[in-house]
Amino acid sequence: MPPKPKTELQRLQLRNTIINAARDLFISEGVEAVTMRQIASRIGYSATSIYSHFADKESLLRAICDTDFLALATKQQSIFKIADPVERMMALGTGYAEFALTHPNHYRIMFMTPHAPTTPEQSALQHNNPEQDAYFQLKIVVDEVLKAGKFRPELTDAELISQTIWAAMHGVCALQITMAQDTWVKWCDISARLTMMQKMVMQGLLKAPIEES
Amino acid sequence: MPPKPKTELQRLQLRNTIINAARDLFISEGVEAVTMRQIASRIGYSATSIYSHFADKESLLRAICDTDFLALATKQQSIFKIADPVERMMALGTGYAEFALTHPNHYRIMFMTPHAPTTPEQSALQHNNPEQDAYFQLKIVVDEVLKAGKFRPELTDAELISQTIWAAMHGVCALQITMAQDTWVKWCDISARLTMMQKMVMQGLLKAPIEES
DNA sequence: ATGTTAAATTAACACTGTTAACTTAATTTT
DNA sequence: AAAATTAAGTTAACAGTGTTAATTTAACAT
Repeated sequence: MPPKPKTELQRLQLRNTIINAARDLFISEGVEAVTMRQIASRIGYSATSIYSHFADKESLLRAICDTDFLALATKQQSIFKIADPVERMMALGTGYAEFALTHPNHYRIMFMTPHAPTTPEQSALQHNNPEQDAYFQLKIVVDEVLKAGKFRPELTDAELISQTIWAAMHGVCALQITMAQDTWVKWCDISARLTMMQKMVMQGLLKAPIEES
Repeated sequence: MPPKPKTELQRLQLRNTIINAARDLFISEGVEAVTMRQIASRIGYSATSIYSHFADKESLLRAICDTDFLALATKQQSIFKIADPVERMMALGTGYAEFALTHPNHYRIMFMTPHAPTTPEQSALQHNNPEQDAYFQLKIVVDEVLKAGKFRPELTDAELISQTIWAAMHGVCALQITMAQDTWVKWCDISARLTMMQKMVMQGLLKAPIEES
């Protein structure tokens, strides 16, 4: 098909079309199973044309991650309305797990696949901006709970607490995504495992026991 | 090179040579980066000869997993000497993390990569044999602690408890393996994260608070 | 009209897992 | 002892991958 010089906006639109097509395929088929030619044919272009927008498959993948980290942060942002810090902290965990389990292939790309360390200019996302950084959101809430004196007295490091909470939720989600179909283990219901983990985290971190939800 | 009819033993030896060469490469380079031709050339055979011992790359991978699940179970077996059930439970967690972090590529293959569900005959390992099944080992200990009445009263399901403990340790290890090099998060020391998680788990599950180790 | 240039395409490369066809040498059968 | 069979291993070949180079096409500027 014949080309026409394009405005910056049109370029960006095409870039986005590529990202969306690629994400659709990645999500439903898994990254490794999707080829550049498939992505291209879905949007009616040839494979090589992708390379004028992305250096390689990995770059494309990273661009997708970027938009999805933002999606997660945005979703979590809505939880910030909750007044009570402890409840908000729990809701963040629930929201995170929801995101992970409704977009498992997404989640795999974002949190279960090693990438080369992202240099700052590769990502348009801003660290420590609560609208774009879901980890920072968690840290804010943890800090709040910490200052409210609700954690056990020996717990003082907000970073360490945040990373432990994250790891706890990640553990349940990651195991579910990777191993749910494995018959070796007689898996309990995933929602039971999630609430169990959340209760354990709360019991483990907070001074006073938490009541039933 | 010219062939000679071989005894069953010789066949098994070659099979093992392949497994070991493949594992070495998988561990140091990561599964995707290793080609059948590389594996073959390392042991002085042509790539296609592997296919008379394994149906495909995935089968080879699965065979490696099998021997490594056994390795983990065997390592953990030594921990069973510890008399106190609670201490033994914690030691299982520590041992598990040790295994994960000293063999990260191993661990990725075993617990972080989705495989097609393993049919019984694909694996020579026996479920519910504590010498071969590390998950069962955990469940045994959890059951013991449960019967000793040391868990909080509302916790009654050994399976659910075991899966939660597993998820907790897996979360720390998996996040470390996937994201340690990521500069987005200012990661705390991995050993600090591990002991923090263990303390949280114990505080969260046990009736009485646990003293400092 | 005529270059110039960006967008897109086709051709081609090096490499992948895997299959098919072929060689070689030891064993079995005649 | 000679011929047939067979297993172990090889090389050749295939379909497909990500990616690069060479080439076309059409819109614009002069």
